[in-house]
Parts: sequence; structure tokens; C-alpha cells
Amino acid sequence: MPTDARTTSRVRAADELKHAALEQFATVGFAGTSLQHIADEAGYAKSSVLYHFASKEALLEAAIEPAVEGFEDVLEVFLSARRSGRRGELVDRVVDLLLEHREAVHVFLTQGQSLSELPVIARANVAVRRLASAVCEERESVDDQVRFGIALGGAAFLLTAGRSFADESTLPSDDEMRDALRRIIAEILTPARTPSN
Amino acid sequence: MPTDARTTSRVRAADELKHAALEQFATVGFAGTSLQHIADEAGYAKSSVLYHFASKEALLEAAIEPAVEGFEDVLEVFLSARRSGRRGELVDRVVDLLLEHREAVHVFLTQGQSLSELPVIARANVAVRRLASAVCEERESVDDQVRFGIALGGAAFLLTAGRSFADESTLPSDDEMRDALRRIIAEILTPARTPSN
DNA sequence: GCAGACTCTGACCGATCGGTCAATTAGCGT
DNA sequence: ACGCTAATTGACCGATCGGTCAGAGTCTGC
Repeated sequence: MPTDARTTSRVRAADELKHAALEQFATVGFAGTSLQHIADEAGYAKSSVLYHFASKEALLEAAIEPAVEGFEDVLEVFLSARRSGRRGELVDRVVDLLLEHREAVHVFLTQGQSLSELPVIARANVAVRRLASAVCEERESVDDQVRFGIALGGAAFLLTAGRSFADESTLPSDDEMRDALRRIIAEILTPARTPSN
Repeated sequence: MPTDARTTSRVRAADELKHAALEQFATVGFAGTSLQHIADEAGYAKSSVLYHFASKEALLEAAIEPAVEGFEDVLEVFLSARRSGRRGELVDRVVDLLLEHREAVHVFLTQGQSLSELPVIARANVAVRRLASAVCEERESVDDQVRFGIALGGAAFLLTAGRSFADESTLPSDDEMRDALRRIIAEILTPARTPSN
């Protein structure tokens, strides 16, 4: 085995397979994606997929684990530095993560129910609940829950499935999208601060 | 054949099958749902499903067609009565439809890309584009697109997958949800009217 | 150049997929 | 009670599913 960390064949193949798998999982669903199709997309044989990953479930776990870890890290930083950490910063970083891991987020949000037995999905569930608490700051009214849910689900939808509605070449760049998302999501989570609770 | 319109066996069975199918399509995806499982859920044999519907695709079409028709009707009424029709009313009626047809909306929004060859999905695509135009009123800035996408996708997420985050019995009733959605979505689509375009 | 590990693949397995079909059962007009 | 139609079903089909396995190809340290 090469002691050098430079892209060994193993790492490169595994990355290609994870990328191809995530794309399929996000578009046709986990159950609707076949190992054969993932292998074809990545340019390998079906057997090779099961050489790098013990099972279809293990492949999904490996594919979305980086996204979950990213959210856990951001959340940890925000919760530990309770003083300096402003809520606006948290929103900005979460938006960055949504853009970076859009496919993984989409898979989790739209199929998390049917995949709840997978450990990494359970981890993501915990992270989302903690994120909701951090964002809503102890106020757990129905309004706050709705605002959080719309912001999260809406952003995830916009970044994946919603792209099919953008007419041809009108779809905004990632930078435009990041800017708009940061502003609008912050606005959604911070209502006009009406005197009522 | 009974001349009476009172629930003939045919209609009742077809309804049960459509309902069971829609639930599965929304949770595990169209490709991930088997006719066998739909039949089991509804209490029929797999052959019976294919007696009532020509194919798996035909079953999906029949199951989400009422939702598409509902959206087309609301849109038609709004666009024809251009004078009296206020935008707030449109939002209210769309929210009602989202609540009534939440599973169909979820299927369309999360799997519309991979099902775009089905005629009813194409119809729904047209309807959504027209809805976006009606809601954004000719202003098609990136911000407006993002606001519309977040509102639509967020509401759909909240009404289906998002339910798994509500702790136990804390999840709000449909009436609470309808109320919150109407207010918050109207607020999202009508930003603080900053002087900038 | 040889040995041993690493990577990749085709052949194969039982199970399940969507779909067809002939036969059986249930329901209704007469 | 009879006969016709509509409703339902089990047996069956080829294809594909996730997964196993033994072997071929490839690379590296010595």
C-alpha cells in the first residue's frame, strides 16, 4: 500500500463512485437507484462498487457523511462560542453548507423518513434538531417551526429540484444564489419582530 | 353495470389503490415503490392493481391528476378575474391546495425531474410556471425567483417530510398549519418593499 | 524478475421487479 | 334460477435487483 496520501487509486475510485451515487440518489431516490446504474455512470463494473463499499447502504452513508460532519462542525463552533457567535453568521455558514452539499441535503430531507435506520441519517436528524433550537432560540411557537421548516426545505428544494423550473440559461450562478439565500433566509427567520410573541 | 353513481366497487377499489400508491410514492419514491407493496397496503393482489390501471405510470398519473387539476382551476379563476382577484387570495387558495394534496405536491416537487416524460407531470410543470408568473407579477429578479422557490418547496417539505422533525405530539393541527402558512408565505412573497428593485 | 497485496471484473445466486393471462368468484338484470 | 359482465386472483414470464466469489490484471517493494 502506498504510504503517500497522494490520490491512491482506491481513494479516487471511491470518490467517483460516491459522487455518481449521490447524484442518482438525489434524482431518482435511494430505492430507485441500482448499483448497476451507479457503476455505469462512474465507469466501473457493479462488482467494483461492492468492492469499495460493503453494501448499497454503506455507499449512501459514505456519500452523505461529509455533509453531516460539516453541519455538526458548524453547529459545534456556534454553540461553543456562545458569546461571539451571532445568529447571522450561523445562517451564512449553513447556507454555504447547503450550496456545497446540496445533493446530500436533498437526499436527507426528501428521503430521511424511509432511511431513518441508517446511523448517519440518525446523526443528521439530531443535527437538524439542534440547528432548529439554535436558530429559533428557545422560542418554539408554531410560527417559528414553520419559518425554520420553510427556510430549510425551501432552500434545499431551490438548489436541486427547483433548478428544473429555471428557464434555460436564466438560472443564477452559485454566487448570486448564495447572496440571495443568505438575505432571504435571514429575513424569513427574523420576522418583522411584531410585538406579539 | 350499475347506473347509480353510488360508490361502485370499481371506483372504491381504484380510490383505495390511488391513495395507497400516493403514500408510497411520497415516502419511498416512485421507482422505489413496488406494485406488490401498493397492493398489500390496499388489501388487494398485485394483479388487481394492473386490472384497474394499465401500468405503474398510469397509476401515478391517476393519483396526482386531481391535484394538478385543482391547481389549474385556481390559476384559471385568478387569471380570468384579473381585476377582482387579489394576490393574497391566490396565496390562500394555493395553500389550501398544498394542504389537501400534500402527497401529490411532494411527489411532483421531489421527483418531477425524473418523471418529466409523464403527461400529467408536464401539465404540472406548466401550471407551476404560470403560478410563478402570477405571483411574481412580471418582476423576475433573482430575488423573486428565490422567494417563490423557497415558499413553494418549503411548504411542500414542511407538510410531508418535515413532519418527522416535530417532536411526538407537538406537531400542529392542519388548521394551525394553514393559518401559519398563509401568513408566512404571503410575507415571504411580499418583501419589506425596499426601494431597490 | 519475483512475490504479494491491491484493484477490478464476469459469472452466478436467490429474490423481486413490472406485466400478461387464463381461470375463478361475485354481483346484477331478467 | 339463470346468464352475462365486472372484479379479483394465482401462476407464470423475462428482466433486473443487491450481493457473493473466484480469478485476472496491475502495482510496488525487494
